[in-house]
Amino acid sequence: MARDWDAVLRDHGFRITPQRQLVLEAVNVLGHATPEELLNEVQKTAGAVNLSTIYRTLEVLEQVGLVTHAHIGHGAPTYHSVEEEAHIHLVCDTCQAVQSIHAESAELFVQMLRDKVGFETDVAHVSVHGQCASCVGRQALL
Amino acid sequence: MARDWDAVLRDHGFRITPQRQLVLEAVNVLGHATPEELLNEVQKTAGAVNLSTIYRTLEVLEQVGLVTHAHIGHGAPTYHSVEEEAHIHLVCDTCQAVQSIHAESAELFVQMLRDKVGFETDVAHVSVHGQCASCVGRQALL
DNA sequence: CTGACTGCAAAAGGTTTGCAAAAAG
DNA sequence: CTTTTTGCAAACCTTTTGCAGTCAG
Repeated sequence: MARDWDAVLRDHGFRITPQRQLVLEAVNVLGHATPEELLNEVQKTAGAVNLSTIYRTLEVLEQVGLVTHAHIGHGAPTYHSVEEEAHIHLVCDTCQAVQSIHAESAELFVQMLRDKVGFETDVAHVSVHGQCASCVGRQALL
Repeated sequence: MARDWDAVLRDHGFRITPQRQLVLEAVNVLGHATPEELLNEVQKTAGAVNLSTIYRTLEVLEQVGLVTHAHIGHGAPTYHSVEEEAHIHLVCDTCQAVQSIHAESAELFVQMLRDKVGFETDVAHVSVHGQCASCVGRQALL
């Protein structure tokens, strides 16, 4: 799995550095993570790595297609491995819980956007806000 | 249309203030607007209004259901009138353009989320990231 | 009058940038 | 050896908060 990430970078004219390797590993390990969380993870191994390096590295990794990010809440974005199965985030605006559903569930929707307006959806990057089942239930009682 | 917004506020135990009226009007006039843009609009009439008041006011207006917000790009959220027709934002991650589609287009998708996981989608608050038709076309040439 | 609301200034995230030193190829 | 990349510190932008004065009810 962690095969040719270095080739991908090199092919795009980027250099291979320990920082880039560590950030990529951290993204893979954490699954969903903010830049700050990635920093913490990376610093377990290399304490001297700086937050700005995390940001610059994520930008590069995303550019070459090794990671993606999504905006989940109001705060920091979260980064995902592209090796992970594509998924869509359902964000509960009441309790802030985030649940993921398989990207295929949105197959029809994505197809509709393509047919109707020629829009190519980045499934991993879709945030659906609303209320989760438990909050809907809780509210029904009032 | 600008009927009983004051009654709505009062019913929720909030007071009626010029600032609240102005912010609500600004949201209705601008359609899509960030807090900063709303401040500018409001200050055309009342120059002394403060940005923090905009934020606090939007929080109140949203709480009572007079406005909604969505996260469009990486930056500031944009606020919408609830009188506006519900729509979904398609955000192009390449050229940053934002296009809106009618909420009904997502009817099936919303229904699927309700059936499958009991999630009640806030349609106005959904951001779909990806590439718009023109950027897809442009990229195909390379 | 009394509590809610506002303006102001300061603090608190989160992200970006300039620059000199360090490292990759 | 040349160019990219990094660490550090400072700047930046957006949003939040504490507080004292003001205003709505």
